[in-house]
Amino acid sequence: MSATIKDVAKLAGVSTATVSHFITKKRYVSDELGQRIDEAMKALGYKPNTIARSLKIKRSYIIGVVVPSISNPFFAEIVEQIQKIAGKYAYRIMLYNSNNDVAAEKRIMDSFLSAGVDGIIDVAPLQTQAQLDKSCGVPVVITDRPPFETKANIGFVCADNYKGAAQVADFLISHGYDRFAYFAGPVDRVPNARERLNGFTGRLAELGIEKELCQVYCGEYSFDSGYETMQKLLDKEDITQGNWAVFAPSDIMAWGAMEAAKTQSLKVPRDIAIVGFDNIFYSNYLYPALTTVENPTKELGQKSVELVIQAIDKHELLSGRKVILDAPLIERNSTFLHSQK
Amino acid sequence: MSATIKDVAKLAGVSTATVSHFITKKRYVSDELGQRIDEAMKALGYKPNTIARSLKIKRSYIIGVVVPSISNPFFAEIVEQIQKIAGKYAYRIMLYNSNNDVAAEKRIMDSFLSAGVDGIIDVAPLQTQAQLDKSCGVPVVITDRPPFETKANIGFVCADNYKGAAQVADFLISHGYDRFAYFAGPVDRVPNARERLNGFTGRLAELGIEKELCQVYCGEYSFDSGYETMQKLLDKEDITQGNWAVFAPSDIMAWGAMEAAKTQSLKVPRDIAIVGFDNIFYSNYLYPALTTVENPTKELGQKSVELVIQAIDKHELLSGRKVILDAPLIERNSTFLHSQK
DNA sequence: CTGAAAGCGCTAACAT
DNA sequence: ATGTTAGCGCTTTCAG
Repeated sequence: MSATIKDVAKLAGVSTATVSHFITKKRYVSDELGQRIDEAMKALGYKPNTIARSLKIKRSYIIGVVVPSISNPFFAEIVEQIQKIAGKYAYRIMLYNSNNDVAAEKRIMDSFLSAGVDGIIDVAPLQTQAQLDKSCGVPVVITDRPPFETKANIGFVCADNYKGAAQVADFLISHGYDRFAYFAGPVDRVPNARERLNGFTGRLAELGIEKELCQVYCGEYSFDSGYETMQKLLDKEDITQGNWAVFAPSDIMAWGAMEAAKTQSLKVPRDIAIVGFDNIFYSNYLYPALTTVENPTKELGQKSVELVIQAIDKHELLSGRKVILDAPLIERNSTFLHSQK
Repeated sequence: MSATIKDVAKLAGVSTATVSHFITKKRYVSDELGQRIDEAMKALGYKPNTIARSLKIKRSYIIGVVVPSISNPFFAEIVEQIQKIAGKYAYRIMLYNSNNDVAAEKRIMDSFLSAGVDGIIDVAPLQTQAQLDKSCGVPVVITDRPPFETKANIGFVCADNYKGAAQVADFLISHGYDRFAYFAGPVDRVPNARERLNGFTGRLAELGIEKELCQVYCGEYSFDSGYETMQKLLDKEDITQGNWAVFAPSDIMAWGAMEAAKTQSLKVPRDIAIVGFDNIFYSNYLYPALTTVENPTKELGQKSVELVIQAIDKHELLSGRKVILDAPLIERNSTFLHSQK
């Protein structure tokens, strides 16, 4: 059994109040007593019991973080940043994978509340707006999902997915592409996926491209889904007719698509162009390097923690605060100017 | 302020003991009272306060997990598995990145102890044996690092790094390679790095290969380090003389090495072969697909949690328990038979 | 400047 | 079968 504040107090010959105040620096303690307390703590190897402290002050200094899948580098990058910044503010994080399971996501939220977290960061949540909207007592920040109006204590941090996707349409058109496939994410469940879909097809329409020229396939934001969807496309379409470009709005999915194309001896971008979304670290080192849209993980993570912590520390309500970040296009080698063909 | 067990008891017209027992199912509660308690809980939106519970029972059901870097897919895969299995046993995890900083790693351990975790999984720790060896009150499992003898409550889960690396020597020799570069990890700080180095160079020696034929470079287990080290090698050596193979004992590092080779218009494996270590998911999709050694993340994660939880739940001492996993070679396209040249 | 003591929300003897 | 209550380790008001 490890030493408690009582043991320290006794050994130092002072009251527990004094020890507590000495540790938290909340009131002056004379040098002499401080000295004795210090020695006593060292002698006993005393470690303050955060649980007892939390119970008393009703603050755990823990932020709950849910992500769909930590093994997806996009989320891993966000989590890494959250952890880093949270540490600077002396907060810890409790991490959960929802595995893209809505029920799991809800259980996790409850578990967080029970665990007494001071705030929650929900990355790319699958829950419906109504589910998210009911306030849960602690501030929550929703990351990487388009904001909605709410009176609840919820903030949003997100890149501009609509614009991000729309600019891809501009880019592809101006580079001479005239046949398109859009590998939609889970449009039914993930609002971001809709946003991107609308951005891309909407802009295409504005540019006067007929609907039939852009095939839309629904899948998941995963390597495997990208792989399979590309196979479907190639089964169905004769890629040699026209200048084809595939927009797979997740780098990991685009990577899968690229691999599928390779197995059919297709060259990217010679035979077919591929564009991703997220700009994860590795996209720059694929073969060919992936043209993509930056989804700024560092800022996403940083803003998210800052928002929750601000809400926690200053008792500010987040109610609908939004941070919308830029999502610029990153041009690399998986697309090129067709006029150079 | 959310409802407490007292509120529930009052509303249901029972004692707090009954509510507590009803929740934990530790003693029989009549159907009628159970019914009323259930209703009261729902009406109040009651969520048990885990912190208070932990304080009382001296168990948090939290496992602390430290990894060098969560954005490294190898560690992400391990963490994902740890989280998954821990969940099955109703344990939560508290995650920390040490960023390859020994001081941070030690702070984190202390922080875990203060936070009252029931056990710790330390993945690829940088601390010295002596630092790790002093028991800290809770069971700790050290993952992905060779075991050492200890009386402390420490268990080990690790792949056979020596053999894993040694078989690469066998493989390369039998495939006709005759010039080698070994991109060592941080040999000074990471025991695994030493293990692999010894495995590779040791076997080479056993096979009668002269020392001068294998260059050893020290670096880090990172993409950038692989990249830079390859540049150094190419600056120094004329790769066209002999059949060169590079062993970068971390896939991420091997990937970096591969990219550096490409920038010099070198073809892998035609001009130079590359072998990695870890077999992360993405290695199969590099160009060319990476020949590597399997470092079984799933098993590593799973065994680690199972070991800690066993120690926690059954009060068994781990003292030196070891789980050593196989590290088989995965042959892909970044190496080939030179006789076919 | 320091100490005594109440109480955070829960569990588990002990009592009935 | 259920209730009463002490106490987990800490913070903080109130008193001195």
